[in-house]
Amino acid sequence: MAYTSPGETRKKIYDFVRDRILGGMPPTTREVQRAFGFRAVQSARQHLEKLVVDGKLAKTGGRSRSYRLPEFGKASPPQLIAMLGRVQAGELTEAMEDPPEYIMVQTRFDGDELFALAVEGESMLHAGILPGDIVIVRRQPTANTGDIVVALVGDEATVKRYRERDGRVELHPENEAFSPIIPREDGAPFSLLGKVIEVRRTVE
Amino acid sequence: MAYTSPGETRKKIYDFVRDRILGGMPPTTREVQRAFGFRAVQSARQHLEKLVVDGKLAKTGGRSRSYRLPEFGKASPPQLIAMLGRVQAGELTEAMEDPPEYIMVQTRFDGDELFALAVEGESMLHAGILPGDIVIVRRQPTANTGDIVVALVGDEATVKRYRERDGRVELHPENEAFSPIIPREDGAPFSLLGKVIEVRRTVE
DNA sequence: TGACATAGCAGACAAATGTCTGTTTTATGG
DNA sequence: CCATAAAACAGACATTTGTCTGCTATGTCA
Repeated sequence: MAYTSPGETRKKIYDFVRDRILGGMPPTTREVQRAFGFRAVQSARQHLEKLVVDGKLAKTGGRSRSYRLPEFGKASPPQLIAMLGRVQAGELTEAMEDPPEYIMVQTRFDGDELFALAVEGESMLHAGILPGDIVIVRRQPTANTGDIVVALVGDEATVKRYRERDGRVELHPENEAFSPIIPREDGAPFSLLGKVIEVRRTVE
Repeated sequence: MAYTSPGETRKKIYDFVRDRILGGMPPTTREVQRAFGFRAVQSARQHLEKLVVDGKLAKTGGRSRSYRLPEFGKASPPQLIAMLGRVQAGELTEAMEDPPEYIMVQTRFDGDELFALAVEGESMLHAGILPGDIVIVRRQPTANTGDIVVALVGDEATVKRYRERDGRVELHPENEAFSPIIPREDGAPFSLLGKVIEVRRTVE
């Protein structure tokens, strides 16, 4: 292969490896070699190891396809969480669909119990939460004023903004067309399911 | 290894492989063998190939670490995409942060080029897109009326609703406080970067 | 009990893969 | 031009890995 100016091929190799990692299949040393037409494995290996030393890439071990993007090593591992569905007898159950649906999330709160829920209704419109949005919820029994929470009011799971006033819990919609819920006064069975930590919406 | 009832070990192997795939490092045949204490490679291999036949797993090729999760319905292969940042000289560049950030997405559009972008400004407020939200964009040169798109107008990347009227392209905000952009008339260099396919917001 | 499918074992081979030592060629800056 | 660092090459070795053929052991069910 023709000699290139210092750093030129290195950059291309980095891009190549990065794309492969992003595509889900990190290359082997020899795949890099072939992709760049090197006649020696060491040519590819030298570049790869240099990229590791420079902090551009990380290597998880001496095994095959073990080059990774460095920040991904530090970041919390991806986690599959279940999509919950309708409410039945006061308990959230998994959605009816036969193949249970999972959502992949990466959260810094590792070890917390998470679940996902499809939002119904427009009561949180002004908070940028639309019907059909998926909220990712961290299960917790309490909340702070200002948190967006998922609560079980009667048989229905609702997304609302949590507020404590005069020692009373209030659940506020973010839409003038809806009224706040004050659990004790309304008399409906109430329980806090958790706090919304992420909102997702698939467009079209 | 002790003999187990039919399907029992198979299920455990599936869970093991699934977790490894989700963790970003699909196992080799022999890694499965060791993980389950098989004394023969073939034992692991038989289970793996059976899982492929049953449609529980997929294999992309005869190379190492090539077992994958089959595409089930809409959400399948986890994919890391890069967070793009500010605009420089008419081209979107990777964010300034030295270690570029990545986001994990699962899309039914496999093979498409995706990128992510942090939204600035409140021009799409009424579409439920707030400042700080992350939009995930599929790179494409054209769009249909009604699509939410990311376009390069001058030096700035903007999120707007795309509309064609009388053969003219219009970019509409979803907030009365902002005005539509009509590229040709405004004279600013214009190019369509892609279509927004998902919106994400981390709460708190 | 016996047939049959599944689970598991043994051993092997070719190719793929990570790694190594040493040499040659080229770009670059003084 | 020369010294130096980087780029590329050559050849090799030990493992790892995918794959194969043939065999034994066990659970299931009629």
